[in-house]
Amino acid sequence: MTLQAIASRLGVSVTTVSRVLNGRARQYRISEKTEQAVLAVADKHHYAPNHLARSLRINKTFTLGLVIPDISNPFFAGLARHVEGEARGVGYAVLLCDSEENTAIELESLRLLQGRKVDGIIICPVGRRGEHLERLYRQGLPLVVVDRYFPRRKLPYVTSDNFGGAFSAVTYLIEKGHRRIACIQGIPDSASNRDRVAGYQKALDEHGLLAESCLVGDHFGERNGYIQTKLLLQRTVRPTAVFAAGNLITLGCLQALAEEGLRVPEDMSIISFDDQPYFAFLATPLTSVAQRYAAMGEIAVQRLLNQIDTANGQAPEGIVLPTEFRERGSVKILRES
Amino acid sequence: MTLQAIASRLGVSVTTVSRVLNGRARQYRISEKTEQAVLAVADKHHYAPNHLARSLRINKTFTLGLVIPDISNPFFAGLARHVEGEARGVGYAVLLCDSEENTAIELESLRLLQGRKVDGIIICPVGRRGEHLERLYRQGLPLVVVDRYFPRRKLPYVTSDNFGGAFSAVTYLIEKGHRRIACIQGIPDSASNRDRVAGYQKALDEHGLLAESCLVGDHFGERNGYIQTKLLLQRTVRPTAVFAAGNLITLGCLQALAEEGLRVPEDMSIISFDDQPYFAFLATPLTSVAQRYAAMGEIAVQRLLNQIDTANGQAPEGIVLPTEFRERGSVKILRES
DNA sequence: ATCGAATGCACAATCGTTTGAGCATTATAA
DNA sequence: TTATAATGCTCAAACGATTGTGCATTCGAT
Repeated sequence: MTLQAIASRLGVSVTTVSRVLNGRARQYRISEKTEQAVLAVADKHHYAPNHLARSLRINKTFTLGLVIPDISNPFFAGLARHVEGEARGVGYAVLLCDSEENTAIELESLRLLQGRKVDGIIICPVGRRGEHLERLYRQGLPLVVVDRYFPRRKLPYVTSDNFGGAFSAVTYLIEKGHRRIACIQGIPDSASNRDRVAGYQKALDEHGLLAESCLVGDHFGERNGYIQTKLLLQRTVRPTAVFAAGNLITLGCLQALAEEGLRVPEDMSIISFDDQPYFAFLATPLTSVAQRYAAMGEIAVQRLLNQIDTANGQAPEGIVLPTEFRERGSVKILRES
Repeated sequence: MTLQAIASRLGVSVTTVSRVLNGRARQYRISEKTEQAVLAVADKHHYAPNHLARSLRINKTFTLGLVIPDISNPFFAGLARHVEGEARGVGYAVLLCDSEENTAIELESLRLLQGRKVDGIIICPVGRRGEHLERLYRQGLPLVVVDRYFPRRKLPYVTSDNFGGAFSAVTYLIEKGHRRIACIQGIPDSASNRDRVAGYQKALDEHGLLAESCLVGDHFGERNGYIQTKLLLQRTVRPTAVFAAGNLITLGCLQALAEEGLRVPEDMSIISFDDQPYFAFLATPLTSVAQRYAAMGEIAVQRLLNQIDTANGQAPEGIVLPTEFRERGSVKILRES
């Protein structure tokens, strides 16, 4: 069912039908009678406008692109949920791209989204270089970077207080008497990871423990957590605590500990950056640093829509959301300070 | 950058440019010289075809719709990941819609996807009635139903062996000596839930325990698991085991048990339908019925592409994937049989 | 020299909308 | 009666691609 079809069925012009269906009948002086006739035929045949044609003509697709590194990571899934929900609420659809933590796929995805003329893109980028994103942004493509940002790039972003969250977590460990605290990091090239690591190091430094720093790992996946924990356990001097920079790292770490027959927190303390609902029900309820998923997703969409609606008027500032420290039972108290 | 722009820069026609860029230069006898010139200009200016215009013309969008009830449920997130990956591999993009387990939103999403002229839809439907889906399918819209299907509808689907998985799980409980086995179900209207419940009842029946049947709950969310467990615990005669019909139900159940100070499996045994990576690391590693995410997603996409490419030639059969019983430690042995 | 084929490209319609401008016809005012 | 205004619509271009058909020109063969 097209405008054409309705028009010829009624003996009126396509223009008239279009105007009626866009609610501009009054404005263009279409008679009440014609209007009703059009509406009747339209919903009798369940007319639905061809969005492609419409988008082509008005140069707007009401579609957003969402590029994330791994939708099966609960963090990104949670984010995606709120992004989609918020977008749908204001009449936008979401094209989902999973970059698999792979720069090439990310680039490919961005091209795909551009080709499909999305009105804007929300992206959790992979890689150290935000050059391509800044170029897109400068070219006028509305863009919001989420979670992982680029400090030196002029790009709007929204992220958690990674530094602060990590800092308070590690400070907590130190206050509980831990000295040898390992950090299993995620992707070194990502800002969120760098900030978490910086928070870790700052906390150590403030207590004169920087020499004890033990930074390992290179990925946010479960596998990295597993391998690095295994390696840590082989050291002659084992750490007494692990600060895991992401929820999947934590999971892999737990797996390795379980395999080695070690208990949390008796044999090893853990704090996880990024909380998950199930953390409270693990063998040992995990102490963690929680992020604000909902706020993150909603703010990202809002900022994107702002750019879309106001033709890029605002400065590309960053927004940093507070984290919440959730004390549970995965940290052994060596010595109360 | 449009075909027009390239064409006028070179003084050739749009047709010629189009043909060159589609690799049909030879076929339409474009000279080597012209071809090279076009290619040079095109990639100097990073020409990317306007997908909207192209889709409108060729009546194909290379885009799939994916409708799921809750992307933050790890089951659906896992599914989404494989669907997206498989789709991307063959040049398709994915429009994501989260129906929030809400029929109205599902309908709205389907309309949105149709309006955007997706080439096909993969959907985990909500609701008891698949009428609207069958109508779409009959109208020629390529469609694959995943996880939740409609027994009487002529619709292609792919799902897990919900009955078999549930049956073996509950049989296992019975063999371990349990008699009062509660089942916290998900959405009663969904086929996957019905089959799980049927498997539960069949297992009870085979051991003459149908009278002991205790079926509660009405949603796949965490909240339902929590509430129903709380209610179960208030009964004068408590069940000794719970069969939870989904991973979030299990989570809510654990939360309630923890709050009541009950331990798994000493005070209550649990088996979860749908396994999650973290299940192995819970306070008590959870015995569960695992589903094949990857296979499910990939098969769904393959079947959809088949429909798209072969103009709906095949019968709308269902595919049922086997489940895997993972015995861990959440079932107390009351009496070995 | 002439005919047929091969070569190299352009025309114009089409997909389904939106939209500024314009054109009859009728009603109102002077 | 005549100019003016209001009413109710239509025309046609445009968005950016794809595609069947057609039209010169050149080439080779006879």
